[in-house]
Amino acid sequence: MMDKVKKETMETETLIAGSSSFSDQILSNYFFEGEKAGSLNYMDLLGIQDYGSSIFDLLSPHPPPPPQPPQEMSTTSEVLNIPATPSSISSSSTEVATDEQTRPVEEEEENEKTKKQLKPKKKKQKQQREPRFAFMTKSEVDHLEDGYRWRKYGQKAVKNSPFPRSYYRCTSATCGVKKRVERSCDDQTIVVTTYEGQHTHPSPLMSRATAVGIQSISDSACFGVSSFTMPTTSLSTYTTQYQNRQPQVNHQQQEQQLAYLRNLQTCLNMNPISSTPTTGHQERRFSSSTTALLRDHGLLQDIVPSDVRKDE
DNA sequence: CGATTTTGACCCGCGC
DNA sequence: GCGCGGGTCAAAATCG
Repeated sequence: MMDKVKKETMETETLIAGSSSFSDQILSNYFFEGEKAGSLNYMDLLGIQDYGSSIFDLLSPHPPPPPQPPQEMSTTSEVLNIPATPSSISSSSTEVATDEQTRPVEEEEENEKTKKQLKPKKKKQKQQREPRFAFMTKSEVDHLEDGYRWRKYGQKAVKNSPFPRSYYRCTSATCGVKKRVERSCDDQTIVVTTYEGQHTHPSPLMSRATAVGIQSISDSACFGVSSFTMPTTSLSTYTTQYQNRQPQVNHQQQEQQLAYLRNLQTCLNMNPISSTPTTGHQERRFSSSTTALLRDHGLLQDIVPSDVRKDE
Protein backbone atom coordinates (compact mmCIF):
# COMPACT_ATOMS: atom_id res chain seq x y z
CA MET A 1 0.00 0.00 0.00
CA MET A 2 2.55 2.51 1.07
CA ASP A 3 4.90 1.38 -1.58
CA LYS A 4 2.33 1.98 -4.21
CA VAL A 5 1.72 5.46 -3.00
CA LYS A 6 5.41 6.07 -2.93
CA LYS A 7 5.86 5.01 -6.46
CA GLU A 8 3.01 7.09 -7.66
CA THR A 9 4.43 10.18 -6.12
CA MET A 10 7.78 9.81 -7.69
CA GLU A 11 8.73 12.71 -9.77
CA THR A 12 9.01 12.79 -13.45
CA GLU A 13 12.37 13.72 -14.71
CA THR A 14 12.95 14.66 -18.25
CA LEU A 15 16.40 14.31 -19.54
CA ILE A 16 17.64 15.93 -22.61
CA ALA A 17 20.39 14.99 -24.89
CA GLY A 18 22.06 17.24 -27.33
CA SER A 19 24.26 16.08 -30.12
CA SER A 20 27.79 15.15 -29.31
CA SER A 21 29.10 17.42 -31.97
CA PHE A 22 27.84 19.75 -34.55
CA SER A 23 28.36 17.17 -37.20
CA ASP A 24 26.16 14.68 -35.46
CA GLN A 25 22.56 14.99 -36.26
CA ILE A 26 21.07 13.37 -33.29
CA LEU A 27 18.70 15.22 -31.11
CA SER A 28 17.18 12.86 -28.67
CA ASN A 29 14.83 13.30 -25.84
CA TYR A 30 14.78 10.79 -23.11
CA PHE A 31 12.18 10.21 -20.53
CA PHE A 32 12.82 8.78 -17.17
CA GLU A 33 9.45 8.71 -15.62
CA GLY A 34 9.73 7.43 -12.14
CA GLU A 35 13.46 7.49 -12.23
CA LYS A 36 14.80 8.23 -8.86
CA ALA A 37 15.96 11.76 -8.48
CA GLY A 38 19.61 12.34 -8.31
CA SER A 39 20.69 9.17 -9.96
CA LEU A 40 22.91 9.65 -12.90
CA ASN A 41 22.38 6.35 -14.56
CA TYR A 42 21.20 8.16 -17.63
CA MET A 43 24.64 9.44 -18.32
CA ASP A 44 25.46 6.85 -20.85
CA LEU A 45 22.49 7.80 -22.90
CA LEU A 46 23.13 11.44 -23.16
CA GLY A 47 25.00 13.20 -25.79
CA ILE A 48 26.88 16.26 -24.83
CA GLN A 49 26.86 19.65 -26.32
CA ASP A 50 30.07 21.55 -26.16
CA TYR A 51 28.99 24.49 -24.13
CA GLY A 52 30.75 27.58 -23.06
CA SER A 53 30.52 29.21 -19.71
CA SER A 54 27.14 30.62 -20.45
CA ILE A 55 24.18 28.79 -21.72
CA PHE A 56 23.83 31.57 -24.20
CA ASP A 57 27.14 30.70 -25.66
CA LEU A 58 25.82 27.87 -27.61
CA LEU A 59 22.10 28.12 -27.81
CA SER A 60 21.25 24.98 -26.03
CA PRO A 61 19.00 22.74 -28.03
CA HIS A 62 17.01 22.28 -24.87
CA PRO A 63 17.41 25.27 -22.70
CA PRO A 64 16.15 25.14 -19.17
CA PRO A 65 12.58 26.06 -18.54
CA PRO A 66 12.04 29.74 -18.98
CA PRO A 67 9.08 31.49 -17.43
CA GLN A 68 5.83 29.98 -18.45
CA PRO A 69 2.73 32.08 -18.39
CA PRO A 70 0.33 29.78 -16.67
CA GLN A 71 -2.68 30.57 -18.73
CA GLU A 72 -1.57 30.76 -22.28
CA MET A 73 0.43 27.65 -22.95
CA SER A 74 -0.95 25.28 -25.43
CA THR A 75 -2.25 22.06 -24.07
CA THR A 76 -0.46 20.07 -26.67
CA SER A 77 2.65 19.31 -24.76
CA GLU A 78 1.16 18.89 -21.39
CA VAL A 79 0.30 15.34 -21.98
CA LEU A 80 3.74 13.97 -21.99
CA ASN A 81 5.40 15.48 -19.06
CA ILE A 82 2.70 15.25 -16.53
CA PRO A 83 4.00 13.58 -13.45
CA ALA A 84 2.60 10.35 -12.24
CA THR A 85 0.46 12.30 -9.86
CA PRO A 86 -1.49 14.89 -11.78
CA SER A 87 -2.57 16.63 -8.66
CA SER A 88 0.95 17.01 -7.50
CA ILE A 89 1.60 20.11 -9.47
CA SER A 90 -0.63 22.14 -7.26
CA SER A 91 1.31 21.21 -4.20
CA SER A 92 4.20 23.48 -4.74
CA SER A 93 5.71 26.38 -2.94
CA THR A 94 2.53 27.79 -1.55
CA GLU A 95 1.69 24.63 0.21
CA VAL A 96 5.18 24.33 1.47
CA ALA A 97 4.97 27.76 2.95
CA THR A 98 1.71 26.90 4.57
CA ASP A 99 3.17 23.80 5.94
CA GLU A 100 6.02 25.66 7.47
CA GLN A 101 3.80 28.22 9.02
CA THR A 102 1.52 25.69 10.56
CA ARG A 103 4.08 23.13 11.45
CA PRO A 104 3.65 21.62 14.86
CA VAL A 105 5.92 22.88 17.55
CA GLU A 106 8.84 20.61 18.00
CA GLU A 107 8.35 18.37 20.95
CA GLU A 108 11.33 19.06 23.09
CA GLU A 109 12.39 16.36 25.44
CA GLU A 110 14.85 16.77 28.22
CA ASN A 111 17.03 13.96 27.11
CA GLU A 112 20.56 14.48 25.97
CA LYS A 113 19.77 13.95 22.37
CA THR A 114 17.58 16.95 22.06
CA LYS A 115 19.96 19.04 24.04
CA LYS A 116 22.53 18.41 21.45
CA GLN A 117 20.28 19.79 18.79
CA LEU A 118 21.39 23.31 18.21
CA LYS A 119 18.67 24.15 15.79
CA PRO A 120 15.06 23.08 16.03
CA LYS A 121 14.40 21.63 12.66
CA LYS A 122 11.21 21.91 10.82
CA LYS A 123 9.07 18.93 10.37
CA LYS A 124 8.55 18.67 6.73
CA GLN A 125 5.83 16.70 5.19
CA LYS A 126 6.65 14.88 2.10
CA GLN A 127 5.96 17.17 -0.77
CA GLN A 128 5.41 16.32 -4.36
CA ARG A 129 8.23 17.23 -6.59
CA GLU A 130 7.83 19.34 -9.63
CA PRO A 131 8.71 17.77 -12.94
CA ARG A 132 12.38 17.88 -13.50
CA PHE A 133 14.34 18.73 -16.50
CA ALA A 134 17.96 17.78 -16.76
CA PHE A 135 20.55 18.45 -19.36
CA MET A 136 24.25 18.09 -19.70
CA THR A 137 26.68 20.69 -20.80
CA LYS A 138 30.34 20.69 -21.42
CA SER A 139 31.67 23.62 -19.55
CA GLU A 140 34.48 24.67 -17.33
CA VAL A 141 32.17 26.50 -15.00
CA ASP A 142 29.63 24.69 -12.92
CA HIS A 143 26.93 27.26 -12.74
CA LEU A 144 25.81 28.19 -16.22
CA GLU A 145 24.26 31.56 -16.73
CA ASP A 146 20.68 31.07 -17.79
CA GLY A 147 19.13 34.46 -17.35
CA TYR A 148 17.73 33.91 -13.90
CA ARG A 149 19.15 34.78 -10.56
CA TRP A 150 19.87 31.92 -8.25
CA ARG A 151 20.80 31.66 -4.64
CA LYS A 152 22.83 28.75 -3.51
CA TYR A 153 21.33 27.08 -0.51
CA GLY A 154 23.30 23.94 -0.20
CA GLN A 155 26.10 21.80 -1.34
CA LYS A 156 26.56 18.13 -0.80
CA ALA A 157 29.20 15.62 -1.60
CA VAL A 158 27.98 13.10 -4.10
CA LYS A 159 28.59 9.48 -3.52
CA ASN A 160 31.06 7.94 -5.92
CA SER A 161 31.95 11.32 -7.24
CA PRO A 162 34.74 13.67 -6.23
CA PHE A 163 32.62 16.60 -7.24
CA PRO A 164 30.00 18.14 -4.98
CA ARG A 165 26.46 18.85 -5.97
CA SER A 166 25.22 22.37 -5.54
CA TYR A 167 21.66 23.37 -4.85
CA TYR A 168 20.23 26.62 -6.05
CA ARG A 169 16.89 28.32 -5.65
CA CYS A 170 15.47 31.09 -7.76
CA THR A 171 15.82 34.35 -5.89
CA SER A 172 12.39 35.52 -6.85
CA ALA A 173 10.23 35.40 -3.77
CA THR A 174 7.25 33.80 -5.43
CA CYS A 175 9.21 31.43 -7.58
CA GLY A 176 9.98 28.03 -6.22
CA VAL A 177 12.18 26.82 -9.00
CA LYS A 178 15.19 24.86 -7.92
CA LYS A 179 18.27 23.85 -9.71
CA ARG A 180 20.89 21.24 -9.05
CA VAL A 181 24.30 21.45 -10.54
CA GLU A 182 26.85 18.72 -10.45
CA ARG A 183 29.82 17.66 -12.42
CA SER A 184 29.97 14.27 -13.95
CA CYS A 185 32.31 11.93 -12.21
CA ASP A 186 33.00 10.18 -15.48
CA ASP A 187 33.96 13.27 -17.35
CA GLN A 188 34.73 16.27 -15.23
CA THR A 189 34.22 18.60 -18.15
CA ILE A 190 30.55 17.74 -18.16
CA VAL A 191 28.12 19.60 -15.98
CA VAL A 192 24.73 18.13 -15.26
CA THR A 193 22.10 20.72 -14.51
CA THR A 194 18.69 19.72 -13.25
CA TYR A 195 15.84 22.17 -13.06
CA GLU A 196 12.82 21.54 -10.92
CA GLY A 197 9.66 23.50 -11.35
CA GLN A 198 8.81 26.36 -13.60
CA HIS A 199 9.46 30.00 -13.18
CA THR A 200 6.47 32.14 -12.35
CA HIS A 201 8.12 35.29 -13.56
CA PRO A 202 10.05 36.51 -16.55
CA SER A 203 13.77 36.33 -16.70
CA PRO A 204 15.43 39.37 -15.17
CA LEU A 205 17.71 39.52 -18.16
CA MET A 206 15.07 39.12 -20.74
CA SER A 207 14.14 42.24 -22.56
CA ARG A 208 14.05 42.00 -26.28
CA ALA A 209 11.90 38.93 -26.46
CA THR A 210 8.97 40.70 -24.96
CA ALA A 211 9.64 43.92 -26.77
CA VAL A 212 9.72 42.38 -30.19
CA GLY A 213 6.82 40.10 -29.67
CA ILE A 214 8.75 37.09 -30.68
CA GLN A 215 6.07 34.60 -29.92
CA SER A 216 5.60 33.54 -33.49
CA ILE A 217 9.21 32.59 -33.78
CA SER A 218 9.21 30.92 -30.48
CA ASP A 219 6.27 28.88 -31.50
CA SER A 220 8.22 27.64 -34.43
CA ALA A 221 11.13 26.86 -32.23
CA CYS A 222 9.34 24.52 -29.93
CA PHE A 223 11.17 21.55 -31.27
CA GLY A 224 11.32 19.90 -27.94
CA VAL A 225 7.69 20.18 -27.22
CA SER A 226 6.80 16.88 -28.69
CA SER A 227 8.65 15.16 -25.95
CA PHE A 228 8.54 17.38 -22.95
CA THR A 229 6.61 20.34 -21.72
CA MET A 230 9.15 23.01 -21.89
CA PRO A 231 7.52 26.25 -22.84
CA THR A 232 7.52 27.26 -26.41
CA THR A 233 9.28 30.49 -25.69
CA SER A 234 12.40 28.73 -24.70
CA LEU A 235 14.74 28.87 -27.59
CA SER A 236 13.88 32.31 -28.76
CA THR A 237 14.11 33.59 -25.27
CA TYR A 238 17.59 32.33 -24.89
CA THR A 239 18.49 33.44 -28.30
CA THR A 240 17.42 36.89 -27.42
CA GLN A 241 19.29 36.86 -24.21
CA TYR A 242 22.30 35.69 -26.00
CA GLN A 243 22.09 38.60 -28.35
CA ASN A 244 21.69 41.06 -25.60
CA ARG A 245 24.57 39.77 -23.65
CA GLN A 246 27.04 39.12 -26.38
CA PRO A 247 26.43 41.39 -29.30
CA GLN A 248 29.92 40.86 -30.59
CA VAL A 249 30.21 37.29 -31.69
CA ASN A 250 33.20 36.39 -33.66
CA HIS A 251 32.95 34.79 -37.02
CA GLN A 252 33.95 31.36 -35.87
CA GLN A 253 31.30 31.34 -33.23
CA GLN A 254 28.76 32.43 -35.74
CA GLU A 255 29.76 29.65 -38.03
CA GLN A 256 29.40 27.20 -35.20
CA GLN A 257 26.00 28.52 -34.34
CA LEU A 258 24.99 28.41 -37.92
CA ALA A 259 26.13 24.84 -38.23
CA TYR A 260 24.33 23.97 -35.10
CA LEU A 261 21.11 25.55 -36.18
CA ARG A 262 21.27 23.78 -39.47
CA ASN A 263 21.66 20.56 -37.64
CA LEU A 264 18.76 21.53 -35.53
CA GLN A 265 16.64 21.97 -38.59
CA THR A 266 17.71 18.61 -39.83
CA CYS A 267 16.93 17.10 -36.51
CA LEU A 268 13.51 18.56 -36.61
CA ASN A 269 12.84 16.55 -39.68
CA MET A 270 13.70 13.40 -37.84
CA ASN A 271 11.38 11.56 -35.59
CA PRO A 272 12.26 12.28 -32.03
CA ILE A 273 13.64 9.41 -30.09
CA SER A 274 11.57 8.88 -27.08
CA SER A 275 10.96 6.07 -24.75
CA THR A 276 7.35 7.01 -24.63
CA PRO A 277 5.04 6.60 -27.56
CA THR A 278 4.39 9.72 -29.49
CA THR A 279 0.89 10.58 -30.29
CA GLY A 280 -0.20 11.61 -33.70
CA HIS A 281 -1.18 14.98 -32.45
CA GLN A 282 2.26 15.61 -31.09
CA GLU A 283 3.86 14.50 -34.26
CA ARG A 284 1.76 16.88 -36.23
CA ARG A 285 2.74 19.70 -34.04
CA PHE A 286 6.33 18.76 -34.32
CA SER A 287 6.09 18.64 -38.01
CA SER A 288 4.39 21.96 -38.40
CA SER A 289 6.85 23.57 -36.12
CA THR A 290 9.61 22.25 -38.25
CA THR A 291 8.04 23.61 -41.32
CA ALA A 292 7.60 26.98 -39.79
CA LEU A 293 11.16 27.09 -38.69
CA LEU A 294 12.43 26.15 -42.06
CA ARG A 295 10.35 28.66 -43.85
CA ASP A 296 11.59 31.77 -42.27
CA HIS A 297 14.79 30.58 -40.73
CA GLY A 298 13.27 31.27 -37.38
CA LEU A 299 16.16 31.43 -34.99
CA LEU A 300 18.64 31.43 -37.71
CA GLN A 301 17.75 34.83 -38.90
CA ASP A 302 17.33 36.02 -35.39
CA ILE A 303 20.79 34.95 -34.36
CA VAL A 304 23.05 34.89 -37.29
CA PRO A 305 23.65 38.02 -39.28
CA SER A 306 22.74 37.85 -42.90
CA ASP A 307 26.30 38.21 -43.99
CA VAL A 308 27.19 35.07 -42.16
CA ARG A 309 24.08 33.11 -42.96
CA LYS A 310 24.40 31.06 -46.04
CA ASP A 311 21.54 29.29 -47.58
CA GLU A 312 22.17 25.71 -48.38
C1' DC B 1 24.37 46.79 5.18
C1' DG B 2 21.82 43.82 2.33
C1' DA B 3 22.62 39.93 -0.62
C1' DT B 4 24.89 35.82 -1.34
C1' DT B 5 27.81 31.88 -0.20
C1' DT B 6 29.59 28.50 2.93
C1' DT B 7 29.00 24.72 5.76
C1' DG B 8 27.65 21.70 9.51
C1' DA B 9 23.47 19.95 11.33
C1' DC B 10 19.21 18.10 10.70
C1' DC B 11 15.22 15.72 8.29
C1' DC B 12 13.47 12.18 5.57
C1' DG B 13 13.05 8.21 2.53
C1' DC B 14 14.79 3.91 1.53
C1' DG B 15 17.15 -0.52 1.79
C1' DC B 16 18.80 -4.03 4.66
C1' DG C 1 15.49 -0.36 14.02
C1' DC C 2 19.54 1.28 11.98
C1' DG C 3 22.56 3.30 8.72
C1' DC C 4 23.18 5.64 4.46
C1' DG C 5 22.54 9.14 1.18
C1' DG C 6 19.99 13.00 -0.74
C1' DG C 7 17.97 17.29 0.25
C1' DT C 8 17.23 21.40 3.09
C1' DC C 9 17.89 24.68 6.82
C1' DA C 10 19.98 28.46 8.91
C1' DA C 11 23.84 30.74 11.36
C1' DA C 12 28.13 32.54 10.21
C1' DA C 13 31.16 34.30 6.90
C1' DT C 14 31.97 36.77 2.86
C1' DC C 15 31.08 39.92 -0.79
C1' DG C 16 29.91 44.17 -3.27
